[in-house]
Amino acid sequence: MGDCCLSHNTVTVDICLTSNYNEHMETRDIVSLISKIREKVNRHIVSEMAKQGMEEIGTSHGDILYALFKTPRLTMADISRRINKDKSTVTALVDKLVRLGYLTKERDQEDARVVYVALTPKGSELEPIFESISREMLDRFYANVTDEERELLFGALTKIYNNF
Amino acid sequence: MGDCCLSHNTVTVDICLTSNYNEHMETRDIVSLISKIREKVNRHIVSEMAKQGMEEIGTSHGDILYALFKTPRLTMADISRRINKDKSTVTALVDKLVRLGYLTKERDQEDARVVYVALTPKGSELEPIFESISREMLDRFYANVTDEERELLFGALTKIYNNF
DNA sequence: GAATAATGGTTTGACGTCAAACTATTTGGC
DNA sequence: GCCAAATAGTTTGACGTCAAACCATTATTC
Repeated sequence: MGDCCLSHNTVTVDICLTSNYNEHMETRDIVSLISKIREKVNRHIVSEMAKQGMEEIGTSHGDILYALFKTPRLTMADISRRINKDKSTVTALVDKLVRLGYLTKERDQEDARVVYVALTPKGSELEPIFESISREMLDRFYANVTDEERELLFGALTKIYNNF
Repeated sequence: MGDCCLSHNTVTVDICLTSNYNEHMETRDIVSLISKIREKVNRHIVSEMAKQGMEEIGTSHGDILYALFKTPRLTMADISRRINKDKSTVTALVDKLVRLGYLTKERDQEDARVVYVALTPKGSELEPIFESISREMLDRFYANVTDEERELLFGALTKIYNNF
């Protein structure tokens, strides 16, 4: 009783549709835990980015920049696939990064439909900052988590991911 | 190489700031796995709700209804706390549910600042539907996951949650 | 080779979300 | 008792997000 979502191994199974339910500061079920961890991680990253001077961008912009650190020229569709966001969303996100001077857009010469996105020098300068933020975040994330736990976590989460 | 975020136990630590990075259909790190699971679960729930006639509402509305199934009268601030959303967000969400006929709002007589939210009969009718959707979702979620994994998952995720 | 389909991006409209400013009540200190 | 601080909700403005409609260009098909 008082649980969110699932009373393990008991008769009663409480209802919790979505992933954000919170009962007196306890986090009783995995679904909502997942949701809340994601939220905390995102907030943490945004605040770290703001500290480093990236006040105006959010995690999705970060995903795009990160993708371009790894692959310096991507089409809009590429980005959409990589960051798991609708193409119209990507249009908005990339346009903002262009406006801020981090990216450039350029139409392909062979196929006039496709647009290539690339980093500007100002955009490239962000890479080390991203790296340090990422490292700090991962250190914090995995603090107190043993390698065994990490492996099991990854395995179990992969299973769950594939259940949907 | 080609990893997102973390190459376990190796020298290179790839960068992945946010939680939605996707590399050729693989899900290589826990942070992005978490984010994607959350997304899939949410989509699944919304689509199940739509199937059951709840076309117009999303998971956050579901959280509010769920909270009211458990506690039939809540203030706006209660709801905000329970579903982890800003109070202004709650105003919008509750107003929509009122507009759809699922909830009522009523000012407290003793303290004219507070507003009580409660289910209408039409709202109460949703409870069994929610219960079945929730059960189905949890069955799917935990399919192939052993009790041990579940426990370890919960423990590890709790640790991670508390790291932020 | 012209009509049709497919593809890549953008636009538009709706919505959830937050933060900040605001309103209206209550509570506390003096 | 009155003024200041606290509290409960709402409003407003900005933004990320998606889906659907749309526009351009390239591929197909006959």
